[in-house]
Amino acid sequence: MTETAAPPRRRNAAATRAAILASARRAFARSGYDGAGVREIAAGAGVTAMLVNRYFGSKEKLFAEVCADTMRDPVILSAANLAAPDFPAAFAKALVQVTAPGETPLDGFLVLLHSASSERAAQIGRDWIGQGHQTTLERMIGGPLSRERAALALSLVAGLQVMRQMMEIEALAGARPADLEAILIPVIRTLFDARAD
Amino acid sequence: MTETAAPPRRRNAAATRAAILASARRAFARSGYDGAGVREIAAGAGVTAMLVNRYFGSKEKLFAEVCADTMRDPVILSAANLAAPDFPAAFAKALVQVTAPGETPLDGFLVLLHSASSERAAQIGRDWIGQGHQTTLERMIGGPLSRERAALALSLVAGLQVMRQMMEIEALAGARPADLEAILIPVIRTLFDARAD
DNA sequence: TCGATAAGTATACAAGTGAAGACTTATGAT
DNA sequence: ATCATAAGTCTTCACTTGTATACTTATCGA
Repeated sequence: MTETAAPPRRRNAAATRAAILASARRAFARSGYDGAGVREIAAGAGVTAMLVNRYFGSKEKLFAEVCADTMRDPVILSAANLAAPDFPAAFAKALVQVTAPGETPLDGFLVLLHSASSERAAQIGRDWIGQGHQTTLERMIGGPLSRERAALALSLVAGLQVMRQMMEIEALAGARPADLEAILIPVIRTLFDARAD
Repeated sequence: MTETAAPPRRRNAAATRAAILASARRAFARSGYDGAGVREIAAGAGVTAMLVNRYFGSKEKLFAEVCADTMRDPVILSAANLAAPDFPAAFAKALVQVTAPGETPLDGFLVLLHSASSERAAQIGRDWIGQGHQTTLERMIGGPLSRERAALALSLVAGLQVMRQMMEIEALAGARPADLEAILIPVIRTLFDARAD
């Protein structure tokens, strides 16, 4: 649980750096920027607090790196999903998967949501969403109000992550994925459908 | 800016208590549980930090009271909306209104979302959602998977609040309410519709 | 084999946190 | 008018936070 109890802990800069980054990612996703302490992050990587600053300069720089790292892979808008014949259905399925509760390989959203109190995190989130997902999704949807539709879809991602992973609402955290998909597929289809009702 | 410079600040327990509660609500909604300091809250009410503890026992108890206070009125599931002939449309409109960005009279969700790092806040949120909104909404929807549908609707509320008020995503924060309603009404209708596709 | 160098640790500090006890002063019933 | 009581403040404490300096020790090329 506390990192592989490697024999006598070999010295290895790259590995240690990666371990700190991974621990920080976990800690930030769990407790947010303010909530996660440098000592806690360090302990999660099996090192001393000072090493964190030696490698990353400061907690804020570490956070920025975690954000950049976490958001490199879009997950929901992966190539496979973008190429899917039935895009809304693929989006809905990815949505259910990505927001699955527990120790899942979580999206960068969680880090942002938990840290959004601090203006720094909010700014990073805005940039990432605006330049990345928002634009791609908007292009996939097309038609009138595609900008708003894309943003609303991302809102749904955020909302599900909040309810399933942060608050762990039983009705969603414990729901059968198939049920959620069954509900969400027509919903997403409606959301992406540009025809006025 | 620093509170109405009332003459010589009359002594009034009830008023002071209310002022602290209001200031705390603002501070928690802005910075979250950990982010808001007792001194900051006290300053916002024009009193000393100690008075906060004298009136509420501790920061945690104050937070609990703010939560209870903020969530007394359901806003989205108000009586007017529950009685509306076209419930999905009413829900969608209320959704757009409640999540409007800026200094709006915000729902308790914001407080929770910003504070969700701390387990205490998450627990309060779970209880409030589970015992309040979730049940009411579930009953309004009815049919199969109404439980999941209700939770998904609340997820949408949370997501919109996150994107419009916390992250202030331009595509949503700056969107025309009418446009959002136009998109959301059919979406909510689909979400509440129990017919299998 | 042997140090130069990088990897990692220990100790400490300044700032900020929530909270406690002792203090002062306005208020209002007598 | 007076004084018990509640309203409010001052000072302080114990603790945690992020960070800096100085120290120890493993590693690896010569």
